[in-house]
Amino acid sequence: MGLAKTEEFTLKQNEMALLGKALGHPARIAILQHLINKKSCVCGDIVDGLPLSQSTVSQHLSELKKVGLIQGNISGPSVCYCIDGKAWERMKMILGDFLKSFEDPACC
Amino acid sequence: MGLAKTEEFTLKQNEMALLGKALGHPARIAILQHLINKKSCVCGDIVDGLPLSQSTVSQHLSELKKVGLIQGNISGPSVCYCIDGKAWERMKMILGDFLKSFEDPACC
DNA sequence: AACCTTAATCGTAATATTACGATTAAGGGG
DNA sequence: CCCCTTAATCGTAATATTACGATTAAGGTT
Repeated sequence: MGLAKTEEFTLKQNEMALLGKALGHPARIAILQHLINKKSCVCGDIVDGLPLSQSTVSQHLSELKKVGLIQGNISGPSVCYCIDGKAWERMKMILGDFLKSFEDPACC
Repeated sequence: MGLAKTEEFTLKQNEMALLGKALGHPARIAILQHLINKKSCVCGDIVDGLPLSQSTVSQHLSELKKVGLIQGNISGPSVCYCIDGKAWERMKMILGDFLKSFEDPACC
């Protein structure tokens, strides 16, 4: 049906999945990397650095905003985006713990 | 258009995005968690542990297989799935490095 | 006020994802 | 050999995602 059965899973599983989904497109990875190395965080510069149209980049930005990973501060006519440190720390913890939770025991 | 412009991004960005996408559904998170805690790794047990039909679970398993995170060993009439340790280590490194690459400087 | 820049939103189209039931294929048991 | 179990695949439907051009809205500038 194309509608994920989120209500059947735990809050944590859904949170992890939302974070994974947010990282699930190269453009969003590129945007986050750009903000991390922040040569600048003005929306226009992000658009210039990507091979996508302004509207498409805006959509990716709003997806990242939706999961809280970034926030935008209006600055005159333009908008300055930056990573939300608290949300990043939470993601780091949640995904980091998950990544660390597997120790190779070779089951079969 | 619904077709991600992957060729415009770096290999690493695409690899990260594919990993993110693989983690981008609660059912796949649940499957991986189950394999990690492996009370067992037989496909049927995974299906039993999820609120989804056999065919849907099979699709999620094949997505995880597609990115190499799991592998299936046929065992009689059933299939025993397990996490691919090497692929997991790579994911841990790639995503881990990315998660560590941000240090909160509060840009704006 | 008229205008320019900037970025969000709208409208639309193509493709992908999610889900399920039904069917198929393959192995084991009688 | 025929059946049963198991899991992959097929067929299909609903919804989501990705992308772009066009439009809108908001802030500055002249």
